[in-house]
Amino acid sequence: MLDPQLLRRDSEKVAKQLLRRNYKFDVDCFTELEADRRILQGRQQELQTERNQNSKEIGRLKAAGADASAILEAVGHLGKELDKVDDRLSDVQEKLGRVVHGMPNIPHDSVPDGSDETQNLEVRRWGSPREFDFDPLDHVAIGECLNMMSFDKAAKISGSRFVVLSGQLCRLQRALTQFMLDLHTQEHGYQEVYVPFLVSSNALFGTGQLPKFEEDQFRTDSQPEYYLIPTAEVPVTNLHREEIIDDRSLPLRYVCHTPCFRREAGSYGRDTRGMIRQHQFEKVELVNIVRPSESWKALEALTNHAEIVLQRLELPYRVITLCAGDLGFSSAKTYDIEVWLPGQNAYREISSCSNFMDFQARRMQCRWRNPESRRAEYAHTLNGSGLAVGRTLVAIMENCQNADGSINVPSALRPYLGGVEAINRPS
RNA sequence: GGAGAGGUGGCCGAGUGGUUGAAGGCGCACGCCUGGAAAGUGUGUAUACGUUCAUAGCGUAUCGAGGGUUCGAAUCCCUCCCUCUCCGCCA
Repeated sequence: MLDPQLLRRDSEKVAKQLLRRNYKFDVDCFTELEADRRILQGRQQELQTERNQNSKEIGRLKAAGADASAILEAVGHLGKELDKVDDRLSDVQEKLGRVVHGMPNIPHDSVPDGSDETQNLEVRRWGSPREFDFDPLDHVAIGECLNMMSFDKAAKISGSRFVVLSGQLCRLQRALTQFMLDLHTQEHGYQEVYVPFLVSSNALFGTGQLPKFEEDQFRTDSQPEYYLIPTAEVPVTNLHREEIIDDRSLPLRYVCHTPCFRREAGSYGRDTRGMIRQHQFEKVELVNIVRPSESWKALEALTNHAEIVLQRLELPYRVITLCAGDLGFSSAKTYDIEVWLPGQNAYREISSCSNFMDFQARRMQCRWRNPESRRAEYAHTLNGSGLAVGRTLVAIMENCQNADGSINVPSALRPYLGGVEAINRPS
């Protein structure tokens, strides 16, 4: 959510900035609603003042044992008029809420122009794609040859966009998770947390998935209703909703492993083959809550923490800055990390690191006590995948494959697999 | 699932219809005291919106959420949510 003050004072400037991400902010409609709100609220307050004064007078008279019937009668008509004004005001406020809650974050000045993913900007590359002396397979072929990956079995149980893994491939995925958690907790100073996978709509509103992206979520029909988390970002960032955080405990840095559930509505034709785009996948997520003055530095550090996972696994990748048009709803700036996938002959997203500034914090009322101003101010929130475990598994399978269909285990991972150096088809 | 208790400011905790935005305490900030610190002591200490040059003053709203009764609700009534205790069940 954007600062309402900013929206009122600088609406034209905001509209211009939002246009960069293809969002049309209807300034006229907004200013009109704001004008209505102001008038109605003024009228409401007048009436309330009148009522309060009269009520106090009645109290005084009754306490003194005097007759208050005259004032009682005089104040009687106020109620109905107040009701009318209340109704009109809440109607206007609801409309304003819909506008404001549906507005995306403003792209940071350092975010390049561009309307879609083709105009994202490459920042740096690490490693170089391996030269194969055979035709590399994609992870689906490798997994099926190993007899450890089945989309047919998953389809029988659940339908499309699910996978069943077995044997050493499961262990590899588990090892990856463990490796990432250990790296971030032991070397990068993150605190591990375990959180609910079912959350309330409030939590999703806080991080910005609701109300706009309802159709991307899985929702239970229980009472109360829950949503399956699309990312650990939701429960972890909301850990501090409606709090005023002590300055001394900042910055907060959490790492959390969860499954993630996504409807993938609107991506029917995309990545239908393989594990790239599933309804359920594992992810290790990094979340920062920081002082506003530190969030840009924190974004660079967070991105670097995610990159180190790939470096340790010796997987080539590149980092790109999303252009304004490709930015997520809540984000002011996002770096995507893309890993090289020989099976697709392309770099594919494996992590997305964003600075949301105070956008999420305002939605969830997450503040910190600024010792300088002594006031409660909105904190800045950030998050990034560190990494998407399923896609990392895919990357290892495709990058570390051998001509005989086996997979070499990256040395950083071997301690987590009991020293196993390669995964072979069981005889 | 059954029975009971409760949700009040950064925290704890008073308050059952009328100057209560809310006593008291803790914490925090600033001052005094001190060689320095602790203790002591004084003052201050929510958020949003409106008005405004103003983070000054004033007004309005907010005591889990929503609705109702009333001239007036933290206080009474209804619905929902949440927390705790006991019993049952269960990994």
